[in-house]
Amino acid sequence: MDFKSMEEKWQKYWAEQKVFEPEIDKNKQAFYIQAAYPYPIIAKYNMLKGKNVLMPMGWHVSGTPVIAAVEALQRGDEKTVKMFTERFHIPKEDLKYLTASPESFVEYMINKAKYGYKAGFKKLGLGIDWRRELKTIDEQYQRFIEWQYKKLYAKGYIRKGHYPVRYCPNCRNPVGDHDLSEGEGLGIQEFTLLKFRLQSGEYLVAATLRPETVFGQTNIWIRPDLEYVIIKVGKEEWVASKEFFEKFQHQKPGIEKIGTVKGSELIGKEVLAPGIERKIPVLPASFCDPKTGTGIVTSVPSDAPIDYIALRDLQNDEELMKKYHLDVEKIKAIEPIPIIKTPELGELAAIKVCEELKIKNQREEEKLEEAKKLVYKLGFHKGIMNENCGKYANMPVNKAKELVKKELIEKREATKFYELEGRVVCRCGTEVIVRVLENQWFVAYSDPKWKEEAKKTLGGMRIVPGLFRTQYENVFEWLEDKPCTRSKGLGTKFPWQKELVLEPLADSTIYMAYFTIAHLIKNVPAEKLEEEVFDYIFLNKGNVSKLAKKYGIDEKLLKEMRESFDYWYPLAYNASAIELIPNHMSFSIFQHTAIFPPEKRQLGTLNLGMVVLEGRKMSSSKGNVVLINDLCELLGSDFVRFFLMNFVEPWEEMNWQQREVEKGISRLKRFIEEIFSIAKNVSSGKLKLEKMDCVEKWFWSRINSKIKEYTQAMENIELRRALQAISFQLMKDLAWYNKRKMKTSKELNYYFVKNFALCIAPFMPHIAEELWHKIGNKESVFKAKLPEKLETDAKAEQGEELIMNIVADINQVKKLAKLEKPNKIVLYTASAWKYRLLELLQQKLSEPNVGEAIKIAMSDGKIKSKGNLAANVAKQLASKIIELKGKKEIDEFEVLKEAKPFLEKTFGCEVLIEKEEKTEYDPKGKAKNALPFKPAIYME
RNA sequence: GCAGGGGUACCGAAGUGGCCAAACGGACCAGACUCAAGAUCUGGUGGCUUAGUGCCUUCGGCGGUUCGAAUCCGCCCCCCUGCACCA
Repeated sequence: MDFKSMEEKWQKYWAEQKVFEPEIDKNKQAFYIQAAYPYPIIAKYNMLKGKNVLMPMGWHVSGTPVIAAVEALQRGDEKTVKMFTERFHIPKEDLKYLTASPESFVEYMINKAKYGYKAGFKKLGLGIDWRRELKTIDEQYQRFIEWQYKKLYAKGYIRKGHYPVRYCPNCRNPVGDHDLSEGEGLGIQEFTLLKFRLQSGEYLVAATLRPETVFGQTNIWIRPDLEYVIIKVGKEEWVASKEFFEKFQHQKPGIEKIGTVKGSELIGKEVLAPGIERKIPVLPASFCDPKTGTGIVTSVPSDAPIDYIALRDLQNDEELMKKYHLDVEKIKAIEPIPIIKTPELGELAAIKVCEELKIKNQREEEKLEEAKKLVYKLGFHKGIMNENCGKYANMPVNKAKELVKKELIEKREATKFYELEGRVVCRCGTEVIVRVLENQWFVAYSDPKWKEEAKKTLGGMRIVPGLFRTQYENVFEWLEDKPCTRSKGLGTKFPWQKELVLEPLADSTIYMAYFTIAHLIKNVPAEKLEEEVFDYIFLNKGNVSKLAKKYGIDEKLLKEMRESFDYWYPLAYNASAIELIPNHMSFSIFQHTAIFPPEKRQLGTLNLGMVVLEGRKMSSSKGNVVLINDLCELLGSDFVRFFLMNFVEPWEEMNWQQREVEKGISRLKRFIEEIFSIAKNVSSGKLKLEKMDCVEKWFWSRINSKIKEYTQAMENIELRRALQAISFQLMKDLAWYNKRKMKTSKELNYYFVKNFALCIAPFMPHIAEELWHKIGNKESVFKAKLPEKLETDAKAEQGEELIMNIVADINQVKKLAKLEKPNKIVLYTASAWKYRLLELLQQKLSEPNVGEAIKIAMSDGKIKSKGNLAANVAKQLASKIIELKGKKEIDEFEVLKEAKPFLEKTFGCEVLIEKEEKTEYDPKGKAKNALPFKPAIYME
C-alpha cells in the first residue's frame, strides 16, 4: 500500500476543509492545548469526543542560543557549519541568510528551510492551526510581554536587588555551564566573612561556612611567611590575602588596596572575636591558603579537625612558639570549647573523629579532609547547640547557622562573601570568579501572598501523571526570587531599564493567552498596543468604544479578541518536559495566578519524559540527533507517530531505537493492510446480535471491551496503554476471529473497521481518514464521535476462553503423550454436581483453604455421596478459588458442540463431545477428571 | 548535600497482597514453509518433573508484618532528573 501518497492526500484535504482551524462555537466545549508531541494525540482524541479543539504553535527564540549559533556561523566554526549543512540539509549558498542577523536566521529556519521544524511538523500531520503562529520576537508579542511585566510590577512582584553570578572577567559576562571548559556544575557558596578587630583598629577577616561555630573560637590562624594586603573597605581597613582582594573587588565595588603586611608581623597579637566579644590570639599555621577565603582562618578546635590538630601541633612545639615570642603557658592552656552536641560524636566532634581516624599531624591532608566532611555533615543534620552558645542553646545547628549569620551581619561583625565550589574556567581560558550584580531585577516568587494563591491554583489543577504533584508542591515551597533580566540575547526589552532584556524563562509563562488572539492581532501596529488595550482583551477592563477611538483600533476587532480569549481560556493542559517542573511549569502557574482571575488560568499540566536516541541523550552539539522530517520520509509519518507513542507512556523516558521500530513496522503494516482488505467487504447495516454465532458475539464483545479500555486509558493520558489496546491486542483478537469464524458478517466487519478508524485516528490520522472514507463516510473522521455506551458479553468471552484453553491443553497433552497425529479426541464436560460444588465454594470460601473446602463439600448430601472423588474435586477447586472468583456457569457442552467443526479442522481428526456422567466411550477413565471450565481430555 | 522518580528474567518493559515462574515486545533456540536466504507461521527460553501436573529457586540487598509478598513496613546500596541565569 502507498502510505506516502495517502499522507499527502489527507493533509491537503484537512487544509481545504479547515479541520484544524477551529472557530468559536458556543455549542461546543472549548478545549485548548499546547502543541508539542504528544499533545496532538490528546487534541485529536478530544475532537472525537465532540470538543472544539485549538492547538497552536509558536517559536520561542528568546535568549542566547540563536545569537550563539549566528556568531559561530559568522566566524565559520566548522562544527556548527557542518551541523547546519549536513544535519539540517541547508544548502551552502543559503548560509548567508543564517549569518545575516539573528532575525534572518530565525525567519529562515522556521519558514524557508526545507527540513526546518515547521516543515517537519506539517509532515507529521499534527493538525496545528498555523494562522496563530507566533515568534517571541514579534513586535506585537513583545508589547504583550511588556504588558505582562507591568501587571506584575503593579502588584509589587518585580523587585531589584543584588545577585551573585559566575562571571568571566575577560568576556565581561555572566557564564553558564555551557560557557565553561572546566568546572561545569560547580556552584556558588556563600561564606560568612568574620571581622576580627585588632587593637590598632584594622580588621583581620576570615571566611567560614560555619558561622554558628563562632562560640567555639579559641584563636585565629595566619601564615607567617605570607604577605597580606591591607584593603580599604568604606571607612574600615581589612587585612586579607591578595587573591581575596582581587576576587572581592567584583563583589564590593570601590574597595582599594592601600598597603601590605607580612603575616609574621601579626602573630602573637590579640583580636576581638566576632559573636563572642572575647579577645583571642593570632597564631601561626602553615595550612592557610591565600587562594581559599582570605588566607586567614578562624580556629574552632572543637568542631574543625584541622584547627584541633594544628593547635595540638603548636602546643607540642615549644621552639615554634618561642620563635614567634608567644606565651608558652598561655598557648598550652588553650582548650577546645564544646559547642555542638551530636548523638554519634558527643560534644567535641573534631577531637573524637581525629582520634578515630588516628590523625597524627597536619600533613595528613586526606584524612583531615575526610574528618572535616564527617564532622560537618553530622553537625549540620543532627547537631544541637549547647549551653555555651548563649541564646542559641538547644537549637538545631541547621537553624542556628542562619540566625547567627544574620545577627553577625546586622551587628556589622560579618558580611557575605561568595566563592566558587572549585576551579571554574571559561572557554576563553580565563578563570571564572563570582561577581555580585548590583542592579539585578527579580520576579518575586518568594512573596508569601503570591505563593499562597499559586498553591491554591495548583491545588485545583490536574497533574498528569499524578505522581509529580508532590514535586510541584516542593518546588512551590522553596521557590525564591528569580532574576528575570540579562544583558545579552534575543527577547523583549525590560520596560524599566531598556538596555536589559527579559530572559527566556521570563517571557514564556503566559504566552498561551496570546495564542487565542495571535491571528487577530497580527495586523495591528505594535505601537497602538498600550497597556489599556490588553487590559480590555484579557481582563475585560475599560470601555471598548473609547479604547477603539483612543488608539485607532477597529472596535469589532477588539471585541473579537476579547471574545476569543474568553472562549478558549482557561488552558486545558500546559505541557512540557519533566525537568522543567522547577522553573517553566511552576512559573507559568505563578504568573497565571498573578495576572488572570481564577477561572482563566490553567486546568492542568502534562509532564513529559525525555527522548533519548539509541540509548544516548539527544544533543545537537554532539551530532546525536535525528530529524523528524527524515524519519517521516523514511518510515511514513503515521508509523513514526505510532512508535513515538508505543514505547513508553508520555512522561517516561523514551528510547528511540530505529532497528526495533523497523522490525515492528512490518508487522503493523500487515495488520493495517488486513484491515483495509476487510474494509472492502463491509455493509453499514445494523448489527443483529441475536443472529450472531458464538464467535461473532465474542469478537463484537472484544472490540467493545478494547474500546472501553482505550477510552479509559485516553482519559488518563496513558497513551501507550490506549494505543496497545486498540492495536496489538486487537490484532490478536482479529487473528483468533479469523481462525475461528465459520462465516463472514459484513455488518460486523463494518463495525470493526469503523471503530478501529475512530480509535486510531489520533495516532494515525492519515490512515484513519483513508479507512473512514473507504467504508463510505463523506466527512472527516475528526467530525465524527467515539461511541459512548458499550456493552460486552461475558458469556461469549468465557465461552471463547474455554475453546482457547482447550486448544492449548490438547496441544500440551499431544506433546506429552507423544501423539503426533491423534485419531480421535474426546472431550468430557463436568457433571452438574461439580458446578454445584463450585458455586458453594464461591459463596463460602474466601481463601484457598483445602480443609475448609472439603468440609463445605461434605455438608451437601448429594455431593457427599460421591465420596472420595468429591473430596478430590473440592481440593482442586479450592486451590484455584481465587482464579475462579466471579466465573459463572456456562453451557460448556453447547459451546464445545458449536466449536466441534473448528476443533476437528484444527487437529485434523474426529472430536467427540461427551458429558462426564453420560459417556459411553471412556477407555482410560479420563472423564472423571473433568472440572468446571476444564473439560477432561482423552485422545488416541 | 537537598528534592523528586526509579531498580522485575538475556534486553526493553507490564505488574502494587493470593488468578505470578511473572503480560507484551525484542533477542535467542527448535519445528513448518522454501532449492536456499529472507519474510511468515507454530512451539520453547530459571531448575527438576508431568497426559493438560507438581515441587524447588527467583523480582537491587538485609531484616520484619502476613496463612500467603515482586507487591505492605524498616534500614542499606545503586541509577536517573532538577537545584536557578542554560533554554
